[in-house]
Amino acid sequence: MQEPGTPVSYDVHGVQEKWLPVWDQIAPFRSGRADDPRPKKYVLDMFPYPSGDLHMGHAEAYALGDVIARYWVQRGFNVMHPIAWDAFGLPAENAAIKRNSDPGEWTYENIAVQKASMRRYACSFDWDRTFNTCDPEYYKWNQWIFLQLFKKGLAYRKASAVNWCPDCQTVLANEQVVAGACERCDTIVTKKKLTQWYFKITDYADRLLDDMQSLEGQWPEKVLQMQRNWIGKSVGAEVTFEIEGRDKPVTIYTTRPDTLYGATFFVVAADSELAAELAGSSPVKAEFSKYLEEVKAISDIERLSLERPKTGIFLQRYAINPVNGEKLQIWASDYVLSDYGTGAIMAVPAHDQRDLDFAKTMDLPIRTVVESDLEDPAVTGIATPGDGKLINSGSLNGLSKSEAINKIIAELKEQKLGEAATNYRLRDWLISRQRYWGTPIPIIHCESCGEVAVPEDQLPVKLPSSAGLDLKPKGISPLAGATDWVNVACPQCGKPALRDTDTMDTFVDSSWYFLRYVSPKLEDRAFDLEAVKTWLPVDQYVGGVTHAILHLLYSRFFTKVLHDLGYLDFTEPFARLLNQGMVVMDGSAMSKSRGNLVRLSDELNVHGVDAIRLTMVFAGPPEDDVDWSDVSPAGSVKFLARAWRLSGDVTSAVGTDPSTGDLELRRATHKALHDAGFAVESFRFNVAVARIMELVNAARKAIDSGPGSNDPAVREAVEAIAIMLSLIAPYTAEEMWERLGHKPAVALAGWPTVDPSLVKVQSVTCVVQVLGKIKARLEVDPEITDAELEKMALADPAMVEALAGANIIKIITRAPKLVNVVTT
RNA sequence: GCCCCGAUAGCCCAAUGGCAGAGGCAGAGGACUUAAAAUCCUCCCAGUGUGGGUUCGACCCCCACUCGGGGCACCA
Repeated sequence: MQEPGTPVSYDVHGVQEKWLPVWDQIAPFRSGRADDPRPKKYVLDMFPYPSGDLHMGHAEAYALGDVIARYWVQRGFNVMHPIAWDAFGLPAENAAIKRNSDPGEWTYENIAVQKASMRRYACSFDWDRTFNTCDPEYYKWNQWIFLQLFKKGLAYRKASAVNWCPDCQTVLANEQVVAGACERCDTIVTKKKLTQWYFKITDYADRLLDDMQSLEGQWPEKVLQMQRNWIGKSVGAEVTFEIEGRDKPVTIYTTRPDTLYGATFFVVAADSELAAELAGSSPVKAEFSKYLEEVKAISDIERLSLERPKTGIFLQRYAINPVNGEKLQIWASDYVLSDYGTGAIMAVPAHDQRDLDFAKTMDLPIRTVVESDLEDPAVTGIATPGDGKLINSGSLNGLSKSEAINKIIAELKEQKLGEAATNYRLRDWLISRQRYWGTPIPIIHCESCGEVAVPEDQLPVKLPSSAGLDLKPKGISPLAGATDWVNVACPQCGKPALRDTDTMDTFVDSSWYFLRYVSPKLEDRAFDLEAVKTWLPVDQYVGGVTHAILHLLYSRFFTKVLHDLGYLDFTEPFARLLNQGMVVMDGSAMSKSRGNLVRLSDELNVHGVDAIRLTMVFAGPPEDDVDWSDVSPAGSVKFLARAWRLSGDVTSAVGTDPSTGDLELRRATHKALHDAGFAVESFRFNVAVARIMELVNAARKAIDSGPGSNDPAVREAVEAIAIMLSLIAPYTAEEMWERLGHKPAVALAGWPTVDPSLVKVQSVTCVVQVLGKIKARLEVDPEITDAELEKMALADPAMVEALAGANIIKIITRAPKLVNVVTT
């Protein structure tokens, strides 16, 4: 039982119940009223996939995003901080198959659960701007964008060997294959020859690469690096080789045209058409077919193994080296990839390790054409890849690598035998999926007209009801079973035609959702052009590094395409990016199977929302992983209660002028406001928390053993604490604000103006050293000059003693912090 | 194999090239209490992964290495 008169203890759950309905009323984070005079800022969290309730990862990401959004609101900005749901995708479909129900049912249930959790988690989202990508009102615009790309020739269909997940029974983009396995289910990915839709992202490879310069310093270097890697630009030359007994020559790609004289054989990708053709008229045709079968049977996993010995087959055909007329054996091998460059290479074993391995295995000649200090590759088995003087290379002899490259390219060009060329690792984006729960591709296949775009006024092409459809994966889209839906009249000739039955990769949905927020309910356009001009590009994007390549690259691509189509006046969607780390447990990622799963709902029930948010923010730098076994949510509760108690101790009246208050505490308050603000702006949220903690300690001390609870400076300090805490612990902050005599919402109280004269340091401790060893400390004015300081230091008794009889060579003075005397 | 990031107290983490410690966790002691919890106060603990270098001065810059994490990888 509480004794009457004893202070009530801080009730973490009570404050949540108390303030939620009040905030619903005030809606402090509604953005974008036309008459809002505040400057604008767009703070964006990556939207969630509604796979269930929110988990610890969401809790971290949204806590960090919220600090940023709430900070800018306090700083007087009109912040748009929206949320929506990335609601198409396989988990819903798999759940529907299991439960024999509709994927939408499962999806919307989860969205409702997540939405309620976000509200309770006190995310400062603008709830007027939500949408779900699985709503026809949204995916209509996926289809519209698809059609714009189609018209521009940026969406096209081609047949090729694609990544196929036997478990998901659908194709995958290159980006969704991780180490030869399906990103989602870890099944080994196989190859399958299919006709599929692609977006021509390769047309934008150079711009995707070059425009990253403008993101330098604004995005994590790691992400930029990963994108550069993924695009994989390489500069070299294409060289044409005549083939004996073939009319047309063959072009190869090389980054080292300078080593052309070192080519001793020629290799074509085993699975290329060229290989089949060359083998077709050679005596080894049967042998080649057998080899090709073997190659196809090898999974990507095996291909990735570095130890695997080189294999191949001599096709009994010859290529002619254009620079010296040498006959080069043509081999077929799987170490040359059919879909990179031209699928054929000149092999220079002395200076390329892979070629050397092959030459050693097949006993082919090796000729050194670049001089080096290293031992002969033919002997050591180690290729010499570096720079050096060219030898055995005709007109190139004596030149350096770069000189030789320039010269040979010029010579080849003159003789129309080759030219400079660029290649990319990036492939076009395969967007077809053979599954139900996605955006239907708005194309009609007509026997006479071919691929016909669904007229824009007929959008959206709505998904047919899943009732009666077999959603089980079987390699063709479930939509093919919706007979009534599939059979339509051709929009061009009116003859019977068929709808495309594939759905789009869900990464299409997320490649432009940040544009939809500006006008989420707009019916006749994907986004309002004026509103886009107002809000975009996104000022601050927050999300996990897991999307460093896929989502961010695709979004950048879409932005550039929409820019080129005249809809956007910018070319990069996200001005600044913050990647938060993961929440792990005992050093490893949480998972049910590992038995180290921490449930967010449990943590919230025990410690309350504020303490969990604080724990996430305080754990360390945001980009580092949070190990839940290293942090102390209980400690966070203690701190919040400590801060809360301060609000009950303030005895001065609301509106008390702080200027007559205790100077020391006032300085601490203004320093904290200054430093915490700076820390937030530089994403050092953990440091910002530390500054708040310091001020809490200082206020406690002032009340207990300083000027006392009635000092105006105490009120000023505690109000500042409430406002700073409102970024991180909104319930506690609101409760403090009320106890201090204010009306809600503290979120809109505004960041107090920092008084520069209070932040200015009054005196500085100057360290006085001899040979780097501290001999004395001086309290000096921060404005002191070097000369004054030096004089003061040398006059100090300790220095006089230390320097007695010493030979002074030099005095280094860095006012106001240091004097260092160098002696012999 | 190539590229990127990191290493500071028992633990998580701070420190414009200038006194290694802001904050927290854990621990110890004390005050309050009949007692405990809660609260408040005080204290303990490293010389910055290793080896060099630059500098009057290095956690910070440079080189080499060790360990840990991540990305790319038969891309010619």
